[in-house]
Amino acid sequence: MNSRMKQSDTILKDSALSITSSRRKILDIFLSSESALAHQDIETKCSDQYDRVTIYRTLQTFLEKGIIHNIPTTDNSIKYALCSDSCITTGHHHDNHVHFRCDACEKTLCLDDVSIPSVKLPSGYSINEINMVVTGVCKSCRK
Amino acid sequence: MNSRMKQSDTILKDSALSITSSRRKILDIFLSSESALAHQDIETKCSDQYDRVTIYRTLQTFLEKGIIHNIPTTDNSIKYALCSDSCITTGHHHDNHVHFRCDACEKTLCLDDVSIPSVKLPSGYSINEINMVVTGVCKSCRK
DNA sequence: GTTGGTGCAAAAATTTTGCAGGGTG
DNA sequence: CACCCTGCAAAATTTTTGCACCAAC
Repeated sequence: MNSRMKQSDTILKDSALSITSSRRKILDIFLSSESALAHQDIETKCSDQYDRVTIYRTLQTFLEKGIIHNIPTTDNSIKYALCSDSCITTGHHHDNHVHFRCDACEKTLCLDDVSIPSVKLPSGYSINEINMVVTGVCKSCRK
Repeated sequence: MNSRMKQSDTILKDSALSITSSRRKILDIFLSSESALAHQDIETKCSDQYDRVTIYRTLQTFLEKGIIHNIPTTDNSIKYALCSDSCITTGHHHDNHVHFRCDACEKTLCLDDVSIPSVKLPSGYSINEINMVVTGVCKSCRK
């Protein structure tokens, strides 16, 4: 990969996606955001530059390619976040880190350094994926 | 509480809610379901006996009273499940059990016996609530 | 009888789908 | 130049809100 390439372009190339203006923009938004984003957030950050439908389709594409993952929420909003590098390259997606939702700033963060503790299920259950979402007050709001 | 009372009536009384036909019905549906239910599921099980709007409002009321809790999902459907007894009486809601979503039958179960392992967050974060959702194949589908 | 819950109607918001035109490789 | 992506239009679905009537206590 050409290291002078934009990071977003590299990611798109690696995922065998054609490089288009909207994909680049949306990817850049994720790259520069430290928190998970809802469809709505992306629309706002695009300053309505792109059609709502395009955003739906782009997020769908990114999900399928494993570029982003979605985070479970208890409200009905789906949040998306960039996958870590390892996650992108493996193709098959496994989030093994904890997600944190701050009740104060309402942001959802990926705590990449906090791995999900193992859990023992009753016999008969096979585990595919584990999600853990912690709510509380984040470091920034605590200050 | 009169022990000959319907269980649903007892729950409603304890939550200081007036007993109405729809509330009773919806509560009975939860009481007799072993898996978490989406709004849509409830509508179906009501055989369209009640207005869609009533179901929205009833679920909202139950949530506020702590009779049911909602379970995080990665799709946009919100799932609801009955709270355990302790949960109802305390008022303030804490789910400390794991939820399991089966990829085969697509049901979401409360694994009441599996408590969520503790997790250590970086300093500066305070924890309010923890949700853990495991996906895989459940006991019944495994057979 | 008063209060609060339900049903109906309608609006608002979200998500999906089809198709023609335009950009990417 | 062939194919895929985007934008626009429209439909379908989900959720919210207002109001008059009816049931619960």
